[in-house]
Amino acid sequence: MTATTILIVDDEAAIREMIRVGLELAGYECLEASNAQDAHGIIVDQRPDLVLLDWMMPVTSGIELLRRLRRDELTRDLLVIMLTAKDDEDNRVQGLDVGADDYITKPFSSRELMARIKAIMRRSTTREQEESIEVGGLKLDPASHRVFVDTQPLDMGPTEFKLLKFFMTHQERAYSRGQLLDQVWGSNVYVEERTVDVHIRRLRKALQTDQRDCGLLIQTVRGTGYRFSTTGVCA
Amino acid sequence: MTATTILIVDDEAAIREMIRVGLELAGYECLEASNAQDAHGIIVDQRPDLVLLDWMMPVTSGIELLRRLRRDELTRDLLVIMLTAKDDEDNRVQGLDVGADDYITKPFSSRELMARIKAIMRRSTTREQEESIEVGGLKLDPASHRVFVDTQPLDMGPTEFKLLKFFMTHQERAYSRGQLLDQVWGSNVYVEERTVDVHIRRLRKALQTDQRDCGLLIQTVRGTGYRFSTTGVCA
DNA sequence: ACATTTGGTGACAATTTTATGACAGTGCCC
DNA sequence: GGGCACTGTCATAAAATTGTCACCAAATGT
Repeated sequence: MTATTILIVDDEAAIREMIRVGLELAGYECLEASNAQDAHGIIVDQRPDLVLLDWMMPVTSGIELLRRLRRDELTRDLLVIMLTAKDDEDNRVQGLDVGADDYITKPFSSRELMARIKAIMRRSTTREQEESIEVGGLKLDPASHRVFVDTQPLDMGPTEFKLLKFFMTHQERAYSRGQLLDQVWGSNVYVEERTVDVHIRRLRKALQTDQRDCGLLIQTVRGTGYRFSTTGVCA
Repeated sequence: MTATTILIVDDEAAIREMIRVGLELAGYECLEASNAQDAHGIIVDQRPDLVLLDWMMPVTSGIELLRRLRRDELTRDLLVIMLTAKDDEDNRVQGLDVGADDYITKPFSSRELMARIKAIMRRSTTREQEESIEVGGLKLDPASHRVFVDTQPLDMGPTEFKLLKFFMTHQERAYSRGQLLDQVWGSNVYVEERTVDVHIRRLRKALQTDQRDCGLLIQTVRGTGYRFSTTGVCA
């Protein structure tokens, strides 16, 4: 496995330096950018595994960049930890809303930073899965961010896609709504568990074609949650 | 399912109040304490599911209490989220070291608090990982939450599943209806003992396939209860 | 053999848990 | 600004599960 690459985006060189030293000591590969423009270029170009993104930056703010990243198919799944000024609560909330995976309040200890990075990385095991997965006539291609049923392309929202991707990379196993929220939505969001039901429904619906109903692959495990399985339940 | 109970420990009544209102609106059961002494008593006595612990408190500080909790076998696994003043970085780090599960920086939004609580609770209930058990053509897989007879999946209700799981992990031994209620239903519910009979019946029925009748594995021990056994019924 | 106990079953109504359709808020694109 | 695509929440409908009963059958005891 190749080393994890982390992009540090902060307009203060001193801070970048400090972080970089710590991370490299911990065995991470580091990239740096001092503004959102450069950062975006590096992200597209080098495809880091994680981005530490400062909130307050001249020209284009961190939140702007994050929004942009989340909009783009290619960078939608990129892990982002944002760095906020210590009392900037509003931004923090806003950041999580926009889709940061976590945030750290400045100033922070390297120990704390390490803990958060590890936690984030641990959570997203789906990260390396870049080959397309095919199961029972259903094909998901992470690269093009598309799903097919027998060569016929399907249409679904971002959340449904992530949900399906998670299921296809974790087949034959029951997950509670809470676990799905953790894995698909991220553990820092506060949404009702019932919301999962709704997205499951949307996903099931999206998986239906005239030919075949791949929605059946998503099974309800009563009292527990859901499961993606190619094995039908007995008649 | 009984409501989640949260203990709020803060020396400022106003803050406690504010938090309590929010949590109760969200459906949590709340307890309050204004100092570490009281808090400890309540924890031991009422056994809350989670503690929101303010760091700065007169007499005994939050960290002191946390340390004490972590030392004691009974409270070692208690979930603790600490509340820190916004620029109190040292305490934060120290707190995570001592074993807080998470921290929130004051001031925080109720939304953020909710997110953290939910995330923590989810994480904690997720730590079960078990091997699948196989006995005489009957296989129970906790991960996928399914049961097979010779690769053919079976269908049964949650209670039947739990009952079967208990039997398969406690084979060759007779259990009274009372013991089964304790183990499978939980020791603090009151249901008729005869209810066990009905679920045994449902389970036996669910274990029947065209090929084989695994219901026979569940034997009646007259005057005592039931037993799961692979050996044929003795004379 | 008869009276009594204990377990097996099918039926139910109450409860819980899911599925679904509708809606309102947000951000994006034209 | 208006139209669109997505999201998270609700309220409500639809299903599945549950605890009890009443009643039958089998086993036990005398």
